[in-house]
Amino acid sequence: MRELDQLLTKSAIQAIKDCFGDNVDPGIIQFQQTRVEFEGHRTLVVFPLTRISKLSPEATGEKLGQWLVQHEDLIQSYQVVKGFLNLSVSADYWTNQLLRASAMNPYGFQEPESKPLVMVEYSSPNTNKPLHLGHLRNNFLGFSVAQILKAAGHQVKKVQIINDRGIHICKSMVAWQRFGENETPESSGLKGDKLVGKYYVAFDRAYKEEIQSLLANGADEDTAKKEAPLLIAAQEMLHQWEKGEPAVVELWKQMNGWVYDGFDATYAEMGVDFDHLYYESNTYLLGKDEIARGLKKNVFFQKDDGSVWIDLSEDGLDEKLLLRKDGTAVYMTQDIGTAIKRYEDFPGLDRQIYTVGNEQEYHFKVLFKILEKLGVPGANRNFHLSYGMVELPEGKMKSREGTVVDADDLLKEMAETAQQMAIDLGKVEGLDEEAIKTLSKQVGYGALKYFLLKVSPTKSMMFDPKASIDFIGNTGPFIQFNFVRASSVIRKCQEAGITTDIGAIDAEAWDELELRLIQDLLIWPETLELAAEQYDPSIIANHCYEITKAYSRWYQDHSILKESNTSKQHARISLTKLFIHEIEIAMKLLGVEMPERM
RNA sequence: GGUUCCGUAGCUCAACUGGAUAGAGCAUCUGCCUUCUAAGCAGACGGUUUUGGGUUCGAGUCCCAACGGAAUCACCA
Repeated sequence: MRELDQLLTKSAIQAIKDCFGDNVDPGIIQFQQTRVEFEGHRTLVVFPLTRISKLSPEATGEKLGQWLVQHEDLIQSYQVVKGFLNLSVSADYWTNQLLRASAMNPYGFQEPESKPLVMVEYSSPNTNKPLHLGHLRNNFLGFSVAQILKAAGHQVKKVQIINDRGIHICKSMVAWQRFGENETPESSGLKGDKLVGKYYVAFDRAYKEEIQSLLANGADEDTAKKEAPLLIAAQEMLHQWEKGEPAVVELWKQMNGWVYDGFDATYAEMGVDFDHLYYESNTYLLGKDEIARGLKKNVFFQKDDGSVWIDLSEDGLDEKLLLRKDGTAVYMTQDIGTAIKRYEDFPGLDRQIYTVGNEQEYHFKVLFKILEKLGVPGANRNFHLSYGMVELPEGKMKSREGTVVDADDLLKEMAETAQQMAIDLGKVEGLDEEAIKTLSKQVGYGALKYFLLKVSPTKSMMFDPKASIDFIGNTGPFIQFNFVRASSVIRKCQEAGITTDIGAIDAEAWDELELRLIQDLLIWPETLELAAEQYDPSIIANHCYEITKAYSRWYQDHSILKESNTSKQHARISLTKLFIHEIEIAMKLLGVEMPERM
């Protein structure tokens, strides 16, 4: 489509020169898709040209239209509506483009690894509790963006940093020691992450009881919170861990091991994976050297008490602490160290994309600014893939109030709903149990992924657990259904001995609706490019819905098997095949699989 | 209070980055299965794009102000 617009722009410039005698800047030529209610395919916006033509918009369009039809073979006819010149492009052109697109596999993808290496970080969970709905949005987003960047020609590394150390995991450890009675995933039948999460909750409950009794004994709230024996025990455990106390490290390894088994199972269900893992226990000491170096270069400064800071007030940000007065690291210190380490780990790394909630926008602004000031090349290309919170009708998810939507539970529920629906609709006849399970997951998970990815990442979104996710309308299953239906037609053609390898198409065979549909399909390469540039899977989701809706409408009254005119039949087969191909590769970028039947 | 993001149909979201009469889905009504899969299609209903100014041929989109919501402004991670 861009190619077409470039051709048309060239012609338009020539037309303006011939008609009005002026050379114009290509920037003023503006093409867009003609709205469906009007005749034509591409529309030239003529308002900006009236200054040159010194005519009314209508007269300007009229003149240019005449010139273009006369001099440009591509253009068959034109219509002027107000300040818009609608051009009808020849069916030959669309036919050729369709054939060209069909010959590419996958259509619209750039040469693999033709663009620089980028790193996409996502998930990055704490190891003290199971994954929840927020993680689902995070993982699907990050994974999808990684896929999109790959398709756009980038070399991509998918990573996560596992927050495996700190007071939070120590809380679970303390509680397990106190109340666990050596319970294991095996003995309890609980998934490892669920088991550890259970003790995190147990800690919190016991901790609160301790506070209550301290308060009852006359302590004030602050001291009660700080001096509850359980909290002291957890802090002590963290110290011992940092000293490398073998028993503590052993317990820590064991409990984290359980959590990893649990996470791995969830990731496998979600269909996401990673190329490389970072552990906070390995990276939390990083960054101090960088602080020292920055101090020498006067990027940072030291206060009288010995703490190290950076002053970003000139950049519209505040002063930010980088090293405590006792010389220990803060979160930012680690992140600086880890970011720099990654450039070392992956030579040629062009940029890092961090999939992290929008509550950390300020943090990443500061981080990128610091990296820039430290002289890290390309630091300003790094990107915080910031996404909005998933909100429940009653507000935010709060673990204390038990409103957290568990990832495993939701996935399971989606598959079950999909299965029930398939049974109700009579779609499972002749399928064995294994096939029903596969189908239910494809459809149920597809619905969930599409639901979470179709809204722009930056927006916070609403999720109502009671009103379950739809399977009809603008949904993943709607798209899957049309894929399946179209695939089935092609299969039946083959069974009937109708050739589905279309080498040539008669341009006369198309009707206007079909030329529209071809156009919609041909925007794909630019859609993909845009999604990659903006790190935004929702652009792809919306495209999938648009073409599917258009195809579904067309499908309704354009039969293929019963079409007696062979050139029409061939044309429709080629159109259907491109649709199938495009929808499959596009949805795959969202992590959504296509079922064989449904 | 400062900064950032957001406010579009009863609900959930779009709008090709300034273009034509602001579009979909859900919900509510009406039609369409003897016809390649009805998880579908066609139609109806639903809007002063929070409000008020401004910029221009043209504003949901850009600027200013107000109102409302969210995040952040930690020697937490």
